[in-house]
Amino acid sequence: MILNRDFYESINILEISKSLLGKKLCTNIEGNYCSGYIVETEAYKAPEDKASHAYMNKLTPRTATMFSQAGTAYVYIIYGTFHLFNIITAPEGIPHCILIRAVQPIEGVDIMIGRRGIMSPAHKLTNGPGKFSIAMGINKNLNGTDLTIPDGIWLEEGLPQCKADEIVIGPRVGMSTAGESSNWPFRFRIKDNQWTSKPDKVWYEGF
DNA sequence: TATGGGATTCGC
DNA sequence: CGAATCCCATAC
Repeated sequence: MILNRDFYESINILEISKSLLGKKLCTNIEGNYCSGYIVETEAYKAPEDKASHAYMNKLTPRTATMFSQAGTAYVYIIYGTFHLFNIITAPEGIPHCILIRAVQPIEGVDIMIGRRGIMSPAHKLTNGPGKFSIAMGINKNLNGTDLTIPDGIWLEEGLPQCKADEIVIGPRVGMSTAGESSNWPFRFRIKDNQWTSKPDKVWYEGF
């Protein structure tokens, strides 16, 4: 079952970030189908979040996508090389977005290996936001597309909802210039999952 | 038009 | 730990 717009429209971005764990992310790029379970997310809660591109509702050509309706893909390029995939949430006009940081491959593994150009170790195939974008064929062409339509990129129901004690919460990665919001506990991972990205200081478990 | 930095990754 | 690599936002 594909996730419909209702799933993304909540104003409570932290709840959606947790609900996304275990959901199935699917891509069909030029006829190549891949899928994987989402195992790590980070919330970016503009306008008050200094770490967000849309801090203080800043509107530029790049951030315009963030003000779109819930269930829209926001893909941007970092370090000139890596395409990072985000999901727009909240009612249209509120620039909430959730960065997907890692997935656990399900289908199309051979395609992912081919795109990444590595065979082993297997968990390094998709354990980072730049890595799984390469593996699943995600690129800037998908920026602004509708995730509720099963073409290009979309989400399906996937695994049962993670229980609170199966989720690890901590500060976000790469916060060098975000001031106070650097320490916000906006990073969510499935506990003990081997496919999550690099470890970090853990603040809470079981909440 | 010119410049500086970045929600990363990989190799040394 | 440092380079790669280039888009984007900002300043001029």
